[in-house]
Amino acid sequence: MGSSVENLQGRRLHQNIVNQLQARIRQGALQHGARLPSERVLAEQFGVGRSSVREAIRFLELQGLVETRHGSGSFVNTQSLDAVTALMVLAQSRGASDELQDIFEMRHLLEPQIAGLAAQRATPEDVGRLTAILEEQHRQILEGETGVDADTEFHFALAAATHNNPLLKVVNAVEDVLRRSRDRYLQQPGRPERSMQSHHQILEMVRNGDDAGARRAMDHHLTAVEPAAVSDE
Amino acid sequence: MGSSVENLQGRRLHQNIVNQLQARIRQGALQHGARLPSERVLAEQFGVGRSSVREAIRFLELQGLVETRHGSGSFVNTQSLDAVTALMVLAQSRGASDELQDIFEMRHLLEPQIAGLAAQRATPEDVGRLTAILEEQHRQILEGETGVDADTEFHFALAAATHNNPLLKVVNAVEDVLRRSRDRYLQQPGRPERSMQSHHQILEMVRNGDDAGARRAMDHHLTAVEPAAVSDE
DNA sequence: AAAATCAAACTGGTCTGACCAGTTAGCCGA
DNA sequence: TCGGCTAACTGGTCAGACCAGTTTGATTTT
Repeated sequence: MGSSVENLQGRRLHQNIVNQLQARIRQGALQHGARLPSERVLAEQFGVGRSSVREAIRFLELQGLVETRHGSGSFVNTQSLDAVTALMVLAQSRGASDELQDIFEMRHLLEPQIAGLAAQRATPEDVGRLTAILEEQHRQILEGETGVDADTEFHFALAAATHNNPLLKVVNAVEDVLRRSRDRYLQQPGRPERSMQSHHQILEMVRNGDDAGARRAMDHHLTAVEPAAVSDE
Repeated sequence: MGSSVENLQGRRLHQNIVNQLQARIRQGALQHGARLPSERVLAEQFGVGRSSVREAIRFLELQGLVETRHGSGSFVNTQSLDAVTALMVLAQSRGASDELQDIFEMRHLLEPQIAGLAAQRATPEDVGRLTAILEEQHRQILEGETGVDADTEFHFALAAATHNNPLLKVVNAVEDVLRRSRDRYLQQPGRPERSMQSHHQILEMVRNGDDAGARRAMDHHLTAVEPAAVSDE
């Protein structure tokens, strides 16, 4: 069972342990509810100190993949919302691009609804934040950049304006996965400007509290973006 | 400078440190680019061991609020995308809204869309599976049970009929959270039967490939279930 | 005087071993 | 058979040591 951890390329030790455990979880070797070996045992298995194992477990715990109970152990949890989103991001970064289409679809289901909710609920602060993000996007585009980050942030801030935290988490994961494809999409000339214009329309609807309009505007925005971005590399 | 950390309510030590540092960042005492005091100094300031400080910093690092460089220190980063989202979530969670309610809301956004998608995509096998689940639910109700499991499974199977894996996982997490409240709801006399009837309507729409109808039926189903289930205990 | 050099004195990264604090399970006595 | 208690787990924390990069400034060299 060669699972010792070499300190390759100066990467932090615990990161390697995290990767190994994530892999075991993803592959089903550690299923939902399973208890991890104790910290002391893991340390011995990986040939590292206990502190490194602890940092790794803390990492997994923050991702929601593991739940630690003082005195009894650390247990795998693949069903919590946090875990699901973490695994989504993980699967994606492994190059499983079949799911990209699915995630786009999910976004298409979710975000128009979110825009509608946001239109009903956005506070002046929310609107202010969205406006600031659009200005930033504008600035970035003027400087010849694509404005991906501002683009991503806009969708995130819109979700935040629903004041629904679990929803925010899901959107965060979805947007995270889609950032790369979005970047590719925005490389095409004229795209960044058009994206920003759609954002403006959405924001206008939100500002007016027009939830049906916001839903429509977001739907239109996504439909315009969708097919081009899913192109394979 | 009274910033010692008491171990209140058995919370983990590092969590308190995280909170204090997050507060300093939020309030601007630690601005973008600032270097945190060294781990040894922080440990002394907070009156804890260095390992606890390290776990706290690891937490902040995962949130993207801090960037650690071996040999030189940990630096505040409030401009990365992750940091922005983390700060937003922080500001958000000051309101500490009811998570169950939020989950319900998310479900209400998501599931009608899912029903619609399922109506477009369900294979004969999917329909068969859904039918079997309804029969099982029928059987359980006849025996005087609430049929929660079959109820949950129906929603799950419907999501499966979209053939969208990430979507399925999210629904799984959501349904998992809601199972308890659903159980409570189904305790009320007459509810199990009514729930099953809505399911039948949804299935009928799916079988006919009527996506708009399926959306409507699910929306109706959820609206009927929603208020009662969120009642406090 | 300016530039290159190099050696402390920082910084985080890791290991060890100790002890505290919950949990679990099995043993033993009532 | 049923409590109750202990012993052997589990994670949580601490202290101190040492390794590994970085920074800095004094020293040497040009």
